[in-house]
Order: sequence, then structure tokens, then C-alpha cells
Amino acid sequence: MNFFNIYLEKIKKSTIKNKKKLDFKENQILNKIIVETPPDNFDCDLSTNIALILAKKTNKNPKIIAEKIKAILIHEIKHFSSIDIAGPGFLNIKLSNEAWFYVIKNIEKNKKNFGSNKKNHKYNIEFVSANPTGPLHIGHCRGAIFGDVLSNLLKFNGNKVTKEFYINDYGKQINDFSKSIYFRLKEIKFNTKFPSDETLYPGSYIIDISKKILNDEPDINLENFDKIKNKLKKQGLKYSMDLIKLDLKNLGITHDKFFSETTLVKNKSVEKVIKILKKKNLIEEGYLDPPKGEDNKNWKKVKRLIFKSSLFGDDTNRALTKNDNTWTYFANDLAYHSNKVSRKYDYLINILGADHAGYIRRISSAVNALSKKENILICKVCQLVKLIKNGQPYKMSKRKGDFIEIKDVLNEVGKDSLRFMMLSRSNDAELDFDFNKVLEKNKENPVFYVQYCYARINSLYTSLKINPKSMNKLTGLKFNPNDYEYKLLRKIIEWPKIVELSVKKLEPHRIPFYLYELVTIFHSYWSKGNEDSKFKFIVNGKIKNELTFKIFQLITIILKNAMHILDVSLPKKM
RNA sequence: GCGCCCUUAGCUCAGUUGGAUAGAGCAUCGGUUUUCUAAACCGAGGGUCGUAGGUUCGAAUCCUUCAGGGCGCGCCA
Repeated sequence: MNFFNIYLEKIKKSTIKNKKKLDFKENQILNKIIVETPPDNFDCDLSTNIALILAKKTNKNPKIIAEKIKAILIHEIKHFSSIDIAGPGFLNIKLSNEAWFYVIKNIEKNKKNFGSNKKNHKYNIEFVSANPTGPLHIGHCRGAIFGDVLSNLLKFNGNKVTKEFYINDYGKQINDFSKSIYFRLKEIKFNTKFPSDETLYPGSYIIDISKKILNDEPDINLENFDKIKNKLKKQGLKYSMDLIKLDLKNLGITHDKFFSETTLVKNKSVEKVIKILKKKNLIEEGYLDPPKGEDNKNWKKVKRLIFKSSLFGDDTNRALTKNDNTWTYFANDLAYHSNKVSRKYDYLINILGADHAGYIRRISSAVNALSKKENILICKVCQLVKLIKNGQPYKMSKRKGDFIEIKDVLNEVGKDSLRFMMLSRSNDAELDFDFNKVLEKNKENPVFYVQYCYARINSLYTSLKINPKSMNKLTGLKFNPNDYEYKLLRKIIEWPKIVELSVKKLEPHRIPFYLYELVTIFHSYWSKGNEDSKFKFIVNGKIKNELTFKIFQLITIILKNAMHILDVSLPKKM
């Protein structure tokens, strides 16, 4: 229910009906027409560029065309009460009272769905997918929150979404992880020193995991690592995933599906995909060139299996087997994405960290080779988070084991602030995460500013002792808004458009920005009464104008819907 | 060397896929509380939208050039 689209269609319809008068033939030339919110300094509700577009296509003077269209629209569209021509030929439209009643009624009717554009696609969103070798750190949480909110947003817009976590439980890292547990176990049992080996994980959580394993099996035989390797891997993985799931839960995130990489290898999924690609002549046995960047010690010129990803725009072809003839990460990922393709989603979305952006070409090539649909895979990259504490950059080192865990941040700043803050920036831009700022409870911390609006509205209900639900039954409502109420209404009708745009561009950060703008007008209005009694909305303990409360109710609807998407709380009292 | 992202007010950032006088917050300066929540509000100053070209009625937005910053360039995951 996007009001701008509704009026766009009406405008188009009327224009096409009057084709001859306006002297054009092809309806397509109306494709670029938009209906949008006019700049603040114009006292009108909608604005359209139709005259400019039409003038360009028919080589006419835009102002003359504008006059013609104005006459047509004002005659044909009852919801338009007046139209001004401004600037180079914009039509600035004011909606009639009838139109505003229609808008208000419509929002109240849709309520929880107000803003939803009722699409019906099937999405798979893969996000977090952190290595299961320990708890999450602050760097993970941007992508985690981004993915979660994007899922909520798509669901709100009527789609079906599967939230998926790919467990990288295969390969070298998980081996190093089990070895680290092995040495910690020896350290605990026999007091042997934990080796200073760069490949091992030093973090203290390894000690905790080791203790748990020891608790399960106090008599575990530690003579030979290789003999208990698989056991340690399995147990370590389990406890590690417990840590990750707990972190996610505290962030308010639950995945629908956890997909294990090892499973793919075990049930020969990789071989199966390679067979398919071989038939398409996309696999070859051969040699690859050495890497272009820094020298790599492990690089060897060996005949190996190669995927011809350069046919799909990748810089180079990609290896599927390692030196020891096991599968590369990419080979397994190929199988994983083949699996996702076979599950018949309309879109596959991968949320990646900036350090994995270089991987996109490769995996997109693979999916394009595997799927009949074009560009079914969309990769969204979250840029880095820079931590700042007391005005200083705060560096983490995973190798030393001194990184900031999500649970510590949550303890300090809370889920609401963390989620809101992580979304208060475009995913394409780096984000400064300032510990001092998120702890502040004022305007500089936008989450409080937004929540405060809801709390203020609710305080009205309590102080006036009215039940907000009874407000639905208002009769004899008059449409006589003051300047602030007009501003609010104009902002309110933007909400579905914000949702639509956020979905289209997969950019949930637009929602916090919108909320901030909306509540700014509200807070302005609230305070205006102090200065000018004309703007007081309560007189002698009674509501002055029912429309005011109607508008506040519409704000409440939006706040609830939006904060539900963000999964940030909305307390009635603060 | 190559690829991706960024560059907008002193600082941190928005900017509705090409529109009107480029917007917020912070910081600075100055104001507002016997009043529906001051966790708030109002006002002022502050801009060559990194650079140089191009596309057109019209560019922060699209194309090209160059510069600066970040991330990556495995047969690690």
C-alpha cells in the first residue's frame, strides 16, 4: 500500500486517457515518471515530474505541458484539491480532505501490515557463517544484525525467508582447533605447557570447552592426538556452536537452518556437482598460474581439478582440489550453493564481511553456472566496524586471543542500542562504533530518541486516562491539521515507500534514518506547546482535537512495525 | 599490478536510481522548564558534494581520468 504508487497510477491513467490533447503516442514514455515527496519549503503533499518527462519526449516547453496536465488532473482526480506549477515544471499537488481520510482509514485498516507491499517471493539468506572455532566477536555482529533485519524486512514485505548458517566444520582450521583443545586438555590434566604455535588458538574459551569435554569424559586418553582427533573435533564443534548460538540468541537472532560443510563432503555432494559441471564443459584438469599478490609459500604447480569461472567474468579459473587432493573451500561451497539452488528459492542472498568481498565473483560464477535463473545470487557486503573507546581506536588481535566478544558488548550497551547502532549506517560504508556514545541516553543515541517518542505518546494516554483502543471509534472527525500535523502526515505516508526502497536495494539502514526524521517532527510539535499555547493538544485535561490523537496513533503503528523489523524494544515508559 | 568499497559542513554521516535553494546529528555561539515527560525544544554561523573532463533542459547521483583512505587478490576458511 504505497500511496505514491497509487497516485502515480492515477496520474498515468488520466494522462494516457488524454493522449491526444498532450500529443504523444507511446505509453512507454511515461515509465520514468515519479511521484515523490516535495522539498520541505513547498506547502504541498505530492510532487511529480510528469511534465518534464513528457516535454523531453515530445520536444515541447515543459511549463506549457504542465499547464495542460494540471487542468486534466484537477478535473479527473478527486483526491487532488490543488496543483501548483513550480521550478522547471514540477506539479506540486495538495491532497483533498477526502484523500487524507482515505489515507488514515487505510493505515488503520492495515495496521500491522501498514507499509508492507505484499510481495510473495522465496528468499534464502545466509549470514554470520562464522568459523565454529569459538564465540562471536564484535566484528561478526554487523553482518549478523544486518542479515537478521534484512530477513525481518523481507518477511514484513510478505516474502518467505529461510535464515541459514553455513558451518565451516571441514578443513585445516577445524583441525587446528581440535589440536588446541588437545593441548589445553593436557595442560589441565598434566600441567604441561600450552605450546606457542601460531597455528593454535590461544583464547581462554578453548580452556572452557576443554573443561566441558573433560567433564563429559574424565578418563579421556590423551596419549595420541590422532587417535582422539575426531572425538575432539566433534565435541569441540558442539560446544563451540553452543557458544555461537548463545551469542546469536542474545543478539535476538535465530537461524532456521544450520548447514554442515562436512556433510556435503561425506555424502559426495561435491562429486555430484562436479559431474554436472563437467557435462557443461566447465571443469578441466590442468595447472593454474601463481597468485598475483604476495608470494605464497604453499603454492605448487600441480595438476589439479579446475572450475572455469573466468567464463563467467571471474579474473581467473579456480582450484577445486588442494595439494593433498582434498576439496578446497570453494569446491565445497560450490556443492553448498548447488544445494541451495535445488531448493527452489527465488533469491539467494549471502551476507559477507568486507574481507570476503573478493570471493563474490567466484561464487556468483558458480551459481550462474548452476542455476537457470539469471543472477539469482545477491551478495551484500558489510564494511568493517571500527571500534572506538574514549576517543581512541580500539584494536583487536585474534591471534593473541584478545578480541572483544559480543557478550561483553551486550552486557555494556544492551541489545537495543547495539542493533540500532549497527544499522545506522549504509552497509557499504565503514562504521565507527563508539562505546561511549552508545551508552549515552540522549539525542546522540538515536535509539532512545525514537523510543522516547513512543513513551511520550503512551504517557498521554495514561495521564488522560484514556484507552488508545477507544480512539478507533472516533466519530465526526474533522480534518483541520496545523503545520506540525501536516508535516507528520506527510512523513507518515512515506513509510511504505521507505519499506519498498529498503527492500529493493536491500538496505535496511533506511529504516532507522526514517524513524529519526519522523520522531524529530513529533518532538518538535510536543515542545511547541510550551512556547505557543495554540499548539497545545491538551486543554483542561481534555483532547483539543481528535485528529491530533489520530495522527499519534498512526505514528504508533509505524513505530511498532518498524521496531518490529529492527527487533528493538519499544517501552511504554522510560 | 588488479578487483571491490569509500571521499558531501570543523567531526560522524543521510541524500527517495537525474530534479527545485544539497540535508541531519555532534561540536561552536545564543535562547527555552510555575505548562501534555527538558532523556526534550528553538535560533545562528558553517559547503567548489576529493580532482579534471564528458553526457543534457538539469549531475552529489550516470560515463571517463587522476588523487587519497579502507579491504582483498590461496592450492586458508
